Amino acid sequence: MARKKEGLSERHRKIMEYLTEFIEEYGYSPSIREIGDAIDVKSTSLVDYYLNQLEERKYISREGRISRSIRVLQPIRSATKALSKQISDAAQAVTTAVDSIISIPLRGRIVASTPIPVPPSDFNYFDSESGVEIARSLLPAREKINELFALEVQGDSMIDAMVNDGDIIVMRPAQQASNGEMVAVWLDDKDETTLKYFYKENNRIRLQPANPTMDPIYVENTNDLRIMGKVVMVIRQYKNTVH
Amino acid sequence: MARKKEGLSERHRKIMEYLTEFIEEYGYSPSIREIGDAIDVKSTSLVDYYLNQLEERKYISREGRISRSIRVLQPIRSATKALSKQISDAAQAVTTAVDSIISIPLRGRIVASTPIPVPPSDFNYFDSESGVEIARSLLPAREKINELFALEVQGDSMIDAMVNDGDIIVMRPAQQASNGEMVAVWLDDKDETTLKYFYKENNRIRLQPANPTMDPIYVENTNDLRIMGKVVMVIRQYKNTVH
DNA sequence: ACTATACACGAACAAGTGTTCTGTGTCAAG
DNA sequence: CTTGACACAGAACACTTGTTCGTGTATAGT
Repeated sequence: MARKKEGLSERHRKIMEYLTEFIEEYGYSPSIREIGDAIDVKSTSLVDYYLNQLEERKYISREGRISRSIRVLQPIRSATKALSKQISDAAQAVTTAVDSIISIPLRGRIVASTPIPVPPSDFNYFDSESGVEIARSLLPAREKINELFALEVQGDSMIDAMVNDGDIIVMRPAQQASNGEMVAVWLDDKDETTLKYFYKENNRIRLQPANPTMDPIYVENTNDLRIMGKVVMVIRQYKNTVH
Repeated sequence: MARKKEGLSERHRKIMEYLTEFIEEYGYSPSIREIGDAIDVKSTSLVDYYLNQLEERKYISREGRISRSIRVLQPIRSATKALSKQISDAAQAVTTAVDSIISIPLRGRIVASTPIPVPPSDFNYFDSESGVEIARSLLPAREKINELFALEVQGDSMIDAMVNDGDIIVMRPAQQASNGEMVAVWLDDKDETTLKYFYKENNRIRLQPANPTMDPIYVENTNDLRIMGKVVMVIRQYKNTVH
């Protein structure tokens, strides 16, 4: 039947979606390798291949040899996405009149003895809880702000992470981490949540406390550990200054 | 042309203009060299120099090491150009932003071994340094925001206050404190700055570390201790989230 | 006169990034 | 079965782009 012409494949669609979201969020387009990562394609050449097709079909345009020069010409509409996007847009518009401030939903408390209430990957949870307002300039500029959520720390069990009772931690959901990142992990054998710096070593994982005077934990079996998210920020407020 | 302070120079203005026009036109931001050509600057380093100034003053934001990642935050109004839409947008942004977000000047670093650079009560020190932007909703409602200043913690010497290297602490100058407040004090006999909870007891002052596992310090003679300010907030950022 | 600071150039460097080439496997048409 | 279009990986390459460093100049303040 030799058709290929008309329909965009799933890949094409995912690229377009990623493109629009990325540009919306950061104001500039992703690199080829970033696109590859996002749509799970290993080689830059293949991304280029798809990009050329999209360009040929006038979905995007790009400038030869210029970095991050992709423009979206025809916004693609996946019915579901469009809706959720509008909702989150609206939410964002309401809570943050300006782009310079964002409101991060406060999802609950984080306690050592129970798993943290990670939002379902279906985010868009936007709702009744209170939010923590943070200037965007305080966050890494690339941060995907609509994934972020905040938790209030309960109890003193995380002092080895330099985190105190009442502190607020801002995190981003994640299942994996890179070396050196501060993550919230659930340890199966200890039955607890903890905050540690993450380091993958040869056949084990080292969890290093932020407090330099304390010793690391080693986890030999990857299955004994579940990464719940990466810590983006910690905020401690001293309210009592009003007297 | 010897000028430095607040006002943007002609160069700054030209850069902002070029930036907004370019982005408007192409949908992505120009490279440093392109900016240099446009404003007649021969060296990339000088463009970088101006760009850093603009970033510090929150006119733009950009991503380290990422090509063409400049975003315009505050549209500049060149009397001639001013696009009417941008004006009203900007006007609105300014008015709403101004009271929901405040910029706290970053005065320097706080090190255990030296007194903190408390601003002279002559506040009007106003900037040239960079600021830490914080949503007003995170501060106690009665806080006198124009007295606040921020310091970046240097070194691990304050881990007993649950404060780490690189943390940012927001404080308000003060010479006295009430019980239970977190203060920055200079200890004459030890020759160091430290952060502790303040408690006045019968004939002495108890300085209690935030870390509940550590022991307090007692100061018998009030003159051996100088309160530099009250801690309002501590912020810890984890930058390394490069996905 | 001396110093500190802001402004400026240019070159070298390193990282980011797009392009190209070679090779592999799949699948449907001939 | 063979062929050829297609989807894909990987690596090498080359160009683009941001960063850093050494140097120089002018001006203001001491």
